[in-house]
Amino acid sequence: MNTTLLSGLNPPQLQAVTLPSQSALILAGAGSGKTRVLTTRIAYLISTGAVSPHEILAVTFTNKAAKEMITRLSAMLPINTRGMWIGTFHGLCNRLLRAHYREAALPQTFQILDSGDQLSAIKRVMKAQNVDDEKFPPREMQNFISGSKEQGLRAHDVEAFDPYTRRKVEVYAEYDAQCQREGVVDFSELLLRCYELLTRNTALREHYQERFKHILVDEFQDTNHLQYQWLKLLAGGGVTGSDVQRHTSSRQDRHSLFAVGDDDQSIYAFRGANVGNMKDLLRDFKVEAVIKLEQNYRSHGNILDAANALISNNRNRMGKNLWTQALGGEKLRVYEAPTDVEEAGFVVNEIRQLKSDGFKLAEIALLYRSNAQSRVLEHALVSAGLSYRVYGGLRFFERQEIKHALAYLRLMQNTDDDNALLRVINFPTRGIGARSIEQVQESAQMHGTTLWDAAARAGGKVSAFVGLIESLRSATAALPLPEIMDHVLVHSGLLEHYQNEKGAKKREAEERLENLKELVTAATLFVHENEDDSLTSFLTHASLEAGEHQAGDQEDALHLMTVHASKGLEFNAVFITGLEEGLFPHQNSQRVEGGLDEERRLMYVAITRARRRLYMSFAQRRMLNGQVSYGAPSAFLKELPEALLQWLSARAAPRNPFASFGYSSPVTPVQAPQQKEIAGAVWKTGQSVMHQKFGAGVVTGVEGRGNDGRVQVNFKHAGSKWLALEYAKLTAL
DNA sequence: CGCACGTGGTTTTTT
DNA sequence: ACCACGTGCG
Repeated sequence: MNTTLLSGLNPPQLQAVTLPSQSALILAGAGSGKTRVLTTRIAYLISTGAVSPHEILAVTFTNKAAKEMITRLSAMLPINTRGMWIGTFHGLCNRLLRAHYREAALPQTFQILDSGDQLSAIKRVMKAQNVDDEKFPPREMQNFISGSKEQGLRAHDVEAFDPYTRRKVEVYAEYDAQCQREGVVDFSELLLRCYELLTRNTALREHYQERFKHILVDEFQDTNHLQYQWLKLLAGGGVTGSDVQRHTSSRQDRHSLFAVGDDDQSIYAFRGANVGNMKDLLRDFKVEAVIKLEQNYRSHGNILDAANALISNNRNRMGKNLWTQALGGEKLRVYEAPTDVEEAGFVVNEIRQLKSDGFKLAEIALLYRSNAQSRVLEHALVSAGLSYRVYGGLRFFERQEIKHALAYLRLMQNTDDDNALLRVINFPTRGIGARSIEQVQESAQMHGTTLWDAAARAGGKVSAFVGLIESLRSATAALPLPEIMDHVLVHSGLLEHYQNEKGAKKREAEERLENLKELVTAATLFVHENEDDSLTSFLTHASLEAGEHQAGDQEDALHLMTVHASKGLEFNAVFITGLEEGLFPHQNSQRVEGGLDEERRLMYVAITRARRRLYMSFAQRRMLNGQVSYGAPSAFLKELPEALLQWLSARAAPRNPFASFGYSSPVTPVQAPQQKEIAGAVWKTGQSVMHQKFGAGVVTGVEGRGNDGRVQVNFKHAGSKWLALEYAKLTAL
């Protein structure tokens, strides 16, 4: 075998890579070479002849990670990675369902609903069922349905003891029926349908169990319940199943689940990720090999020490301590700004300095807790003439104009797709209004047909639309994908619609036209890169890979993104901004069990992105939701060892750990607090107060006086807050 | 039918 | 402050 494959691995990495066929859990800390271990493991298995490439199943969380793995693998081994099963849970399930669509009771060209499509589908069901969307917000319904599916529960499996839940279950059931009629599946359906297929169909299950001798999973801490069940099923159901005994000869090979993850970087519990899967894995698979990768190759010592100190405040960790051979390096720079705007100004100045120190802009990241925070930063960067890219946000295939174009294609291919029909029946506007559409829907309901059939029965403009779709279909039947795309854009009237846009919407329309052009380019690219260049395949690609807009990738630009989006990335210099109570940790995390711990892990992820230099900043007040809000410095700052920090702002670090640092000590009131005074009161610490929204609390800090001042109140239920006296309605108790 | 204005709600996000 | 959605008017 290729001996250079293993060179340069440290002992635990080597142990993980060369582990004999058995299940294992690799606890891989931030920057410990996780991806490298995973890919090298695959390369090792193949090059030793233990397995052939097609016997490997590798699961990642994002398409990007899957692509990265494939790229690295092709560089390591002279093999064709095309036939390999490397992908996301959803991508792999899709592949399996396409191969066995009949057994899965799906049409051959079934399409995939993204979250937006799913929401509109749910709204339609609710409307048809006369469900009050005040009592049952569609978004909540969506979470209920997706959540149930991710628990492996169909509508009839959900326990409903109250009328409220029963109603939701009814909608769930009808939603699934509607999807089935329309030949579409949502994201969680891909997984559940695949899981059920394998559970039900013994021959199929055994075929794949036999085939996938090695299953490898990345970011295992982010798996949800259903994903873990799916893995268990394919791995042979753990070691408890009786079928295991029947295959004693291949036993060694059958139960090799190689999971890599880091419980400290679990930041997606809010969307169903279950860290508990890590401990379950140890039990279910009788894992003997827990290998910890604790040597960090990324960050300087101080940065790592800070991260370790912070995360040590979390309970229920699997236990792991990152270390590095790198020296301490610089201290972590902390800055307190009066306002969010000045915080952004500080960031700009520092970036200028970094730039003249030889840092590339692309090596610098600006991180924040929530997307809304990027605005102020962007504004400052534009003024300073610094180029940047915002990551995340609206993705290419989720743009309105792209979804419209794709809806035409979907409808051409599957006329049962009511979602697609409703999206474009009157876009561009062709005189089919709400009333006409309602009539079509009623007709469909009455005759028990799809909207398409009902539309075909109708007359006038509606049936003209049916004719349009049919002519699009027949005209493009023999064309290659990019030409189909082009034809549809022209003859659907989409291009014309945007070309005719004038006035205020002109700019926006021009951008949309650009995107539509890019859609044709994307189709061309897709045809070149994929063996299966069918329309179905492209539409699937569009749903499953919403796709980053790739333009301007080579330009030297700053990276702006949420902390969530930064997971897995690294930068020479990192700014963590908006470190204020209520923002980071976020207010809403208080309401959730374990919420603060997840916020802390998020902070841990943020800190460990930095290689050499880390800035952390906060503002005394900032515009939030159109209002000025005051936040105390983040509690996380206090959890970092003082010795590792260098305060850049005028104000020094607190001497007293109990003081709310960064602020002056309470001002002595000039007059005694009065009963029942609303605004303009002078408060002193220790005073019990009542707030309309937050309830009862005690004043713990005062700054300024009269209407210009603000007070810190520790509320019994709502936690500690700074309140501007100008706005806050406080009453003395 | 289509547009203009008003209202409410705002953590994080991949597939 | 901003955006998405819904209602009411021309």
